[in-house]
Amino acid sequence: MKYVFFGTPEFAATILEKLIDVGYIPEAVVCNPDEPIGRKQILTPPSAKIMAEKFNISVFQPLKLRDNLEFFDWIKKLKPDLAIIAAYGKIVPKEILGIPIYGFINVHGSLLPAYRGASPIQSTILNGDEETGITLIKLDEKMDHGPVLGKSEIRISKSETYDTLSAKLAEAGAELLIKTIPDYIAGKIKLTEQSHAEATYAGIIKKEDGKINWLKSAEEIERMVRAFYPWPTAWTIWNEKTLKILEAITSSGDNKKTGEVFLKNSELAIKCGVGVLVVKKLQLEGGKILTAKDFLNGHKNFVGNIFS
RNA sequence: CGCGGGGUAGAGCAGCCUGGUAGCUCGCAAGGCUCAUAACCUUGAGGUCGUUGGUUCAAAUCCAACCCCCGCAA
Repeated sequence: MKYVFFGTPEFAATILEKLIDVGYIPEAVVCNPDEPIGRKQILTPPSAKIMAEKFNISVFQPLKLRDNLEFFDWIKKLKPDLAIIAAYGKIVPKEILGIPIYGFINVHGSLLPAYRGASPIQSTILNGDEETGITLIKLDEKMDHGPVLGKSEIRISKSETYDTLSAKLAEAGAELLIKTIPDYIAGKIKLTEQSHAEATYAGIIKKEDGKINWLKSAEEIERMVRAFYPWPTAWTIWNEKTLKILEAITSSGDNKKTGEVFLKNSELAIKCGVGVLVVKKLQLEGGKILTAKDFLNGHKNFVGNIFS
């Protein structure tokens, strides 16, 4: 079976690696172009490209797919039987969707039709769900809308961050693909239409989404901390500097003002709209990641501050 | 040349502007208190102040270059 793999970040790279491991070697990998990363603006290849090159698989990095004749001709000439797409980062135009005989199989990080869109993993943590999963769908022209080939469920632990959940979902996605592809090709899989009326959407995450509103409950804020780790992180402003909260737990309420910083059993605590957030790790703009204890050693005036 | 913060005892920070051989909190060690303690009290060990050079009678502090860490932006 001849297939092409579409995917860009770590999530895609993990799936790609697993597929290769069991002998599903793609004809080519298509991912987003290299991007300038970090302070030095060094042009850095995406994870999927690095993985592909490790196995000497050719890589294509088109700037766009729509109206890209060169790319269109290339894939048409290649005549793949199938395409697998995971966190690619671009919409695949209708003309291209029809090229592989078996279409495009998309690995999506939620139990569709919940959380269609760009941030299913963050959204499920934010909402405090106890369970999420992977859904394989056959791509159609609408976003995350196609019929379902299979699902795999995963429990969300209380300390799950975007990072850890993303890794688990990638693993689960790869396993599900490996199990499903042969049956699908053999025509043994019945495609199931999604119940579109129940669809929910998760938009792209912006830096600003991580800004903490201290009127919210400690539970909500604690979920933000996990959902937005490591980016954009849950953050607030202190002394005109960004203060990232990287790890925290919730605690019961105290008779304090909303947003007030205090010591609870000598731990760094912040009163929220409802309940208390006990901060474990944080990072001030320009500084390193510190434990709450270290941070307090050097910032005595932090206790007593009131966040808005 | 994208913008900015920082490198001072094991850790986190102050001191730098207005030069005169370093201080705070924690940790560590010893002793004490206590039925006991991660609590409290006392004492102590531990620092070429990122590197190199310059100015000066004198540099953590002023000047120059370089190295390293970090935030933003992408």
